[in-house]
Amino acid sequence: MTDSTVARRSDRTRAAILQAARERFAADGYDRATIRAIAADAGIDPSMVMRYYGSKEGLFAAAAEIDLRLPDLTSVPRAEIGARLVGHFLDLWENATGESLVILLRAATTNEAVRAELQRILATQVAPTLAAACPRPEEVPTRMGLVVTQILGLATTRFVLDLPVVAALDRATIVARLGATVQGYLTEPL
Amino acid sequence: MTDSTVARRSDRTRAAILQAARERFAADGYDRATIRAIAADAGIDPSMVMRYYGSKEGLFAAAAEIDLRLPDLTSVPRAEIGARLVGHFLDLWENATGESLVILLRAATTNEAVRAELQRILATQVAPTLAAACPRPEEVPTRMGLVVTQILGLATTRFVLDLPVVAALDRATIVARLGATVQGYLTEPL
DNA sequence: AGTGTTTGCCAACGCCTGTTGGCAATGACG
DNA sequence: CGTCATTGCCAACAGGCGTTGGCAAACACT
Repeated sequence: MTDSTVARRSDRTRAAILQAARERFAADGYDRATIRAIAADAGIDPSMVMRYYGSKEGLFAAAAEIDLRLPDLTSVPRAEIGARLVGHFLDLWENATGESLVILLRAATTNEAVRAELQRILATQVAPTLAAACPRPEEVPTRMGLVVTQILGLATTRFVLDLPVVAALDRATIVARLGATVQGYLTEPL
Repeated sequence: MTDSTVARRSDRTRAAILQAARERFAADGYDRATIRAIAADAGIDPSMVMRYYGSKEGLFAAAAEIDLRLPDLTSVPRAEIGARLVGHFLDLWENATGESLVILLRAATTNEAVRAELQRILATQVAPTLAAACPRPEEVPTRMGLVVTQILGLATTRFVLDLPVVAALDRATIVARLGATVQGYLTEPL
């Protein structure tokens, strides 16, 4: 038996499947992305997908793993928190992480389990970060709710729905205006 | 032959199908909502759906028809435009129209044609309304893009994704804070 | 009463889906 | 060189899907 820490011969196939899955899930959503199509993209047999990822759900879970890498807001000047956050999220979407986010958002609209996963990410990664920027702990849920409507609103309209009016906005405008909005949601008295 | 303007015997069936379709499409999205399930809900045979609506696409088109009934913003005090708009959209979701909107948004994330329909609605119903509130015509696209991120952000997070942090926000808070945001996107100098 | 249309159900088609089991080829290891 | 796990493909399964055509009952109209 080959040691599990050592590179296995099947690693390239595993990676090819995962990459193809990411692209298909991001482009087509969970339901329309078929294992057969993913396997074809990866240049292998559909049965390999099952062997390496167990099921379609298992493959999806692997493809939708996300680390938002949110910055520590306590070290950011208080007046720049909003713009900083918006800029960070815009950056995320130009990386591989962005694809995972699109996958997650697209699937979350029709899949209960994915919605739960999205909530988990919000609770474990976003909530602590925002809490650091809110003086009053009891206001955190409200402020976070407001921020979420704006940040995820940008995400869905620009990267998931790809609406022309939103896609046409340039980065500077977004960072300035949405940054000010998020800033207000986080710091203005309620 | 019965006159087409007179009530036909099949009207009740047609309506039952349409209502079941709305609920299923809203709850499950386009792909997961099956004609068989819709027919079962309506208490009739799947083949009737085909006879009366031609195809699944035809049924969806009938179920997703929308009139946003946006108010004429020229008759609204300039300082209240934002809150008025947000309030109006919140109202929409408590009516039958809201179900159609959820249907549309849910399906738009995975279906190209539905996305086009959503753009059509934005262009024909939202754009003219917002244009009336913008002094400078050349700024309309930018301002509309900004507004769309916030309004549709509220819609998706609260009514489609049903995120607890957003669902917990009370109406007054939403109208006040998001209203101010939309107000700024529409009227503040760019 | 008789004729033609409308309404509805049933059974089936062809297709695509996720998933499974077996079998050949390749590699690792003694 | 012989043994055994690994990697991959092929063929097939069972189930669900949108969709179709035909046939019986209900109705409308003369």
